[in-house]
Amino acid sequence: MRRRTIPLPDPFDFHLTVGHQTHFRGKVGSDLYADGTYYRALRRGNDVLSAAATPLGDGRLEIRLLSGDSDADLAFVTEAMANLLALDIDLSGFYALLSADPVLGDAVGHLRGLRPPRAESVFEALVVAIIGQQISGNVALVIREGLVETYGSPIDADGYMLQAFPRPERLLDAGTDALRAHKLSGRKVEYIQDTAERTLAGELDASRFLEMDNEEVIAELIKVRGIGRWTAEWMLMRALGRTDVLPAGDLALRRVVSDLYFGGETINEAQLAAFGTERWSPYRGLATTYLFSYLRKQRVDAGGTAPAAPG
DNA sequence: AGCCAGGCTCTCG
DNA sequence: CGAGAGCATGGC
Repeated sequence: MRRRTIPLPDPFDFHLTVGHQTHFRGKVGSDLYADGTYYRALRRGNDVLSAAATPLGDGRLEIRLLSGDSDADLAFVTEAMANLLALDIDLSGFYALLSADPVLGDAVGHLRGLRPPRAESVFEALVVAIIGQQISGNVALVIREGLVETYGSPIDADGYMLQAFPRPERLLDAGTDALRAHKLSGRKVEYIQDTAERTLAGELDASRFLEMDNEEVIAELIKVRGIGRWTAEWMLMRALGRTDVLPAGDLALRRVVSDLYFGGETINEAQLAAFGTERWSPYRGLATTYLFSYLRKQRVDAGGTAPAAPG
């Protein structure tokens, strides 16, 4: 088996980061957290690969290529896993912010080392976000699991059966009725189909967005039917790794900020946007990730039978 | 049982 | 313009 060891940045908390990625449920979509290892099914062109990442405890991360057969595949999955785990991000400025913002520091200071994990592609991030529009996190996870199980590309990973995220062609071939049978609303089926078609046309390639600032990307994305500001912002964080994005329209985020800073008084999107800009720039996206992790932990601690939320 | 859930579009006034 | 209805479904 081919393997490679890479240095880990400091701070890095593997359990928090992979747990966040998998909603502390073990398997979610194409991600699996088991045996102290992060497993993931990946696409490299038309090939499907599987990989594992395990911290060695000495400041290094071991990457194993589980399915795939070349040094090029190993190099590919090594870079992909490092990207999924956001190893490139410098968290020091955000931690300085936590010291300057005691409310945020008290709420999420214990999450030190959490990195904002990513999706594999713009398409995956957009489809997952569209599924999650308006509905509860649990429902969104159920729908996402169904799509990945049915239309993903299966591959073995150390005895676990994983599924690479469905390709746009596959979701288009499935047809409207089949997608609706997966508990998607008729509108969301249209949104996903439009997103898939534009992905195949090359309109949504990550490479197109790399040189654009956040607002330019948002302006481009909301041309797609079904993609509004919230969905575009989610993609910026989840696929492009932008760390200064604030999805101020997000209901759960508005509520947690309301609870922490405004004594429970409800705030609207504009109020949250202004507050976040003043208080958290240029780390608004990191604050968002940490607050969602804080919410998830609250739900887990509350002892729900299904602790989770998407994202 | 009903109402809400990490939005978005379309329709009206 | 801003406000409101409709969407689908699992969970409380």
